[in-house]
Amino acid sequence: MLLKRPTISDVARRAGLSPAAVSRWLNGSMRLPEATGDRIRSAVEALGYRPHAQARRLSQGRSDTIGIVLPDISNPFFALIAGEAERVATASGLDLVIWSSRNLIARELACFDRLASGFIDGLILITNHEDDGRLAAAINQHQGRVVIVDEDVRGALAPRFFVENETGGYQATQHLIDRGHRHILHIGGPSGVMSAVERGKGWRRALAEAAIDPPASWHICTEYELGPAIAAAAAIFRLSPRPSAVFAGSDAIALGVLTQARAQNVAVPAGMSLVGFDGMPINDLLGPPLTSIAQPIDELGHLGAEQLVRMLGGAAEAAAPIWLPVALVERGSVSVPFQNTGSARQAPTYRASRNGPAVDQPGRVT
Amino acid sequence: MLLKRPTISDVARRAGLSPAAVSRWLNGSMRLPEATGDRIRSAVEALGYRPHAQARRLSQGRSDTIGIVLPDISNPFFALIAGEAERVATASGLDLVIWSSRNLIARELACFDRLASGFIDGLILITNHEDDGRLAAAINQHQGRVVIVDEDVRGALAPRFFVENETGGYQATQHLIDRGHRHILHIGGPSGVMSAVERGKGWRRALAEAAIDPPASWHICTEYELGPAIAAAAAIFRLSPRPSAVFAGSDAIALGVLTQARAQNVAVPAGMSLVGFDGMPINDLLGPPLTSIAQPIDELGHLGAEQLVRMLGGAAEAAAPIWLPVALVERGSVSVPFQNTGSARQAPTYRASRNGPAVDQPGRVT
DNA sequence: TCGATTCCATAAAGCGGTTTAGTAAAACGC
DNA sequence: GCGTTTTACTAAACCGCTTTATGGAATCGA
Repeated sequence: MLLKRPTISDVARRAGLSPAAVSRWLNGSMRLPEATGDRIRSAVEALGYRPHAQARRLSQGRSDTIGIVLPDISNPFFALIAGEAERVATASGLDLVIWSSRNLIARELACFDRLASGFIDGLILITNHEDDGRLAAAINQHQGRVVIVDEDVRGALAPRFFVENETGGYQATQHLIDRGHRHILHIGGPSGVMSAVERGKGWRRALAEAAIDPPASWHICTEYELGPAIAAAAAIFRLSPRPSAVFAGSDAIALGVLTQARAQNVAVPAGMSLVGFDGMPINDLLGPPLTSIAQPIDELGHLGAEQLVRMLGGAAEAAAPIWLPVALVERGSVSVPFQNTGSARQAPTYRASRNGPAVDQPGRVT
Repeated sequence: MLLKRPTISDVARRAGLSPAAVSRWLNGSMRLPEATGDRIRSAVEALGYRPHAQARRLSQGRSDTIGIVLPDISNPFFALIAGEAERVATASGLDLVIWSSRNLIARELACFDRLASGFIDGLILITNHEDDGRLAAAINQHQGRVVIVDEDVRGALAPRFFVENETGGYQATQHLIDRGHRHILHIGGPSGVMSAVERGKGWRRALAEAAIDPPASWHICTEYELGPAIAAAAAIFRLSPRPSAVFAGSDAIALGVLTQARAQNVAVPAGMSLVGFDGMPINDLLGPPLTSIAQPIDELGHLGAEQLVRMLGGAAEAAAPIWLPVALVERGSVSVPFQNTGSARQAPTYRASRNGPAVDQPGRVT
């Protein structure tokens, strides 16, 4: 095993040529007579020669590889983005490598090292926490090779792709208000991160328009991930009176609320309405199916990767951030308030959504 | 931008030394007087020098990086494995890079190229389709640097980590039989892959013990992924009589069945019982919560990565495959057969599982 | 004080390709 | 048949770092 792999010199020797000739012919930068080409071809074949990617990269000065860092690859939201980014990369002849940062800034910075060290040519950054300035500095040191997706890094100069967080927060809350809710709690992402702030603003704006002034206890900050969300959601059920509706800042947080609701014997939506944010495909199959603000998740990965590829090709950076639209997808986790009906509504049966088969039409987009 | 990055020679020049000295000192293979070391340190600092990863790899012949290929990173099952593998790699001072193969053998083989070309030192392989021999050949060409996880590759000589698929299939089916089911359909993975075959064997064995001889129409083969599963599951609802229970070969397939059940107005479990395979965390929050055979998903990633790290450290390969245990986790998708009760059972309310708060005790393991 | 160590370092040869500059020979033009 | 172009290739430098072999200076031991 680990027999020495053949080098281009071995091929050249066997074909009775110089390594340079072989290299140039293989890369299409030199034409050779049919017969000579055949000699190279059969030497390559016979030896099982494959060019050594590292060596080629070293001499060419690029790696034809881009990277993506994201908080947690086992979170389907990020995994979907990564999957789409990889599709784009492959289509452009690039490799994509994926790293999980676990939201640790050190692990994010390590990815910039890989950029600096030529391991990758460009980086798609998805961060999920407040920056202390180190991230922004790293990004700005690598202008033209970094794209930011989903979450902002203050002070960073790079193309950015976000969704309309504020609008989404507004829509979610408005939807609940429309159904008669007044006591609408918001449990969102970390207090310092842009998306959480914006979604919170939307929530607040909708409430304000309905002349509702939420006390501090109506706004809970947690992480976007399930684990912390479960813990944080417990607070909701200690409130008295309990809110009739909850707007969760992510679907993962909504799952945390759902988990606690079950633990506390509170039916959703009969005893409490719930709206999430993300529009994960699985929402349709939850119990109850989760009404949520749908983001164009694929699009985030697609546009981010595409932009990076363009930049590596020499294109100028886009100046302003791109804001992608969101849409409320109604499923089964919202009803009129418990108090207003005077009795618990019947639990859903899950025989079929009221919108017909979920196969073709999962949820209703409004 | 893209200012020429400083090389080790730049550092050496600035520190008044030779590149060799700087290299050796930085790598700890040479001691130098305090003062000289300081000169290097400050030169590195001043220039912002980072060693060029490609170059180092080329000259060292190793990359301190391992890779994992898996069918689809946006499938949470694989993402969980990858997440755990990365944890192990990091703890061992290695980098992990993740690739999605989309189940394309060409993309899997590309990863062996990266192995051959020194981009990575070792590879964790998760494949999901039948091999035509190319994969096995590639693996055997790289003995000592490949670990196989979750799914076998026939003829491959490498450490392998599987779960007890046959036992799981048996347990799932036995559970349904215990509840009074006789007409138990199995919709599993591709006909050629080991895990699907084994799970099917377990299903067949349990049926045989109950003196049930399933006709061909009771066994449907599809992919492990949601998309194909939804399409394949449609066939279940065209059967007459319709099976009273379904054992799905993966949770993703179970979701496909669930999706079709809703589309067809069939309540689960009232009108049809359902058992999955994987034990995904989300099962608890589905409607209905999905009873499933739980695999030690993390463990697969953990053991696989650990074994690879050991091998790269020079340890001998393990000879025999390791089979990890599985366990039935009861949730809410199984009831007695519709026909036997004479009436549809009441749909679950999701106020709380009958096993107490899901927060601490999700599902019941038997 | 002289040889042997020890300390501090360097030159140079890789690693496996790519690329630039150049050349010998054949073909061409006239 | 002589200059010019084209064809078919090669030598050698280079990408940035590591590593082996080596060597001069300082220190040590006797």
